[in-house]
Amino acid sequence: MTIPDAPESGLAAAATPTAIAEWVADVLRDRIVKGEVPPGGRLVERKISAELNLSRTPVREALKLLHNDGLIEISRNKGAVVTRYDAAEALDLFEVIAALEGIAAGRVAQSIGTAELDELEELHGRMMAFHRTGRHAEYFDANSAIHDLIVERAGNPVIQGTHKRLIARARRGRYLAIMDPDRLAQAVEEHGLLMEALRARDAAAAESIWRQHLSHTGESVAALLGAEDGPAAAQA
Amino acid sequence: MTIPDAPESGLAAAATPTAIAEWVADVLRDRIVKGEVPPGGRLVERKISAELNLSRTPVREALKLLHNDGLIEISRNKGAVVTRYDAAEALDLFEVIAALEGIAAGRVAQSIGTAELDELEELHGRMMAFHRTGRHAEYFDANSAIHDLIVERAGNPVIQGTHKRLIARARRGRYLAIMDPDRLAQAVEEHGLLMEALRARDAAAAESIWRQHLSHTGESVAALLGAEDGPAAAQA
DNA sequence: CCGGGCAGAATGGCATCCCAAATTCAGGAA
DNA sequence: TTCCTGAATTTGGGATGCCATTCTGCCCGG
Repeated sequence: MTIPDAPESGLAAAATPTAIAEWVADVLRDRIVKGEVPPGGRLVERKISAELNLSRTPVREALKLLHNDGLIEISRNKGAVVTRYDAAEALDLFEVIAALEGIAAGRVAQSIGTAELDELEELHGRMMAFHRTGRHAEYFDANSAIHDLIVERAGNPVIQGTHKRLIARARRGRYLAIMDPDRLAQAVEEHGLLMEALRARDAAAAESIWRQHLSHTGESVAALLGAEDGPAAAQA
Repeated sequence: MTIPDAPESGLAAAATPTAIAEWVADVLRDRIVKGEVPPGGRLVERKISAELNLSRTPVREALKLLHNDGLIEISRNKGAVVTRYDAAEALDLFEVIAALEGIAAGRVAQSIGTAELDELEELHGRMMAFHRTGRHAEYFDANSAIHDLIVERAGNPVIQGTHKRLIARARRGRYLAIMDPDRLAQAVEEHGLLMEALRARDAAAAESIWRQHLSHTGESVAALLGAEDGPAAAQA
């Protein structure tokens, strides 16, 4: 099963106070996002601590972290259970994410300087290049980087924190986000529109465009989830 | 110092798995909100567990809860420290809260039935009555109830959960929310406008009105915080 | 009088043990 | 065969002890 890396290896252990718990949370989160632990699957404290050679304490803490990310439910005597992720959930999540990123885009348009705009232009250009050459993985990374940068540059820590939490949940559907060409083209166009709004410092337009962009993404993800949730809900 | 009520008293102890930790969190949250523990004040695990006659485990858990509510920062060897709450923080918080409640209001307007509308009308009427008779405490409660009901009725658990978390932080300034008469009148008017939009099932209007309403509230709170943050930051 | 360093205290993180509740499963009665 | 019962197992919550780190304050040298 190959544990990614021991928590004490390297020297990152002392970085944060609860570095170990966070490392455990990362490991488990990864398994959940990648579907190694399916929805409904159980995460038992004692099993995990044995596997990772740790005591239950940090594992327990990690499970709490995942719980408040909304990834698991913790029930007594049953272990933590991975929550479902279906079309309705995706729509609910992206409705909020759309609002958050929309605000962020508006704020960025309002206060952006030439340096920040250049940074975004550069990132946008790179993304477009990846798009044209069909490098989907790189396209996707650049895309995510743009979204994250906008949220960061909005300068509202509350938005950033909330966004991070929700994205962690929403990313669960990402591995199946092989969007259809139509949606991809639409997304690219929407990114272009945002850049225009940013260049024009048009906050209202930026907010509106970006919020719609995220709404569309949500609908797209929901459609994919709905499609494969319908026939077969259970899996190995 | 009078501990509100022992966690094992009554029988609510077995309600939730982590009932004790949540009770501890409530106690501490209350102290923070009421300012008994000022920003920068320290919350030491061992002190609290001694005071509450508990072991450190649930106290520790409670502190994590407060941490992800954004009320405290936890640092090694220094205890948990109450985070600051100033005008900028309030504006950041209410920017997001405004967006969330705005969406919620829009969704409610979209899908509201006569029964739900009646419930809101009744609550609104009661709030107006309290307003006219100058019963500020009851007015405030009814007001909060309306806000919560709208968020709940929007039917999006993500909105509800996110809102709850942020409100916990925003409420820190509430004890000083003795708003000036002008703002009060404006707030009342905005509530009236929302009811109109709901009656008309006008989602766009409801969203816009409610988002602005919350923005104004945020600005009002920020003004109060800014005013008293200036001269004297420290207190007993 | 002031600054550096050392010893003790303070403090959160981790490990470990015990407990209560719930789940599970075997065995027996109908 | 089916269903009920009860005992063993499973599992998370709580208590306690130890450890590493850091903070505090005192003492000594300059």
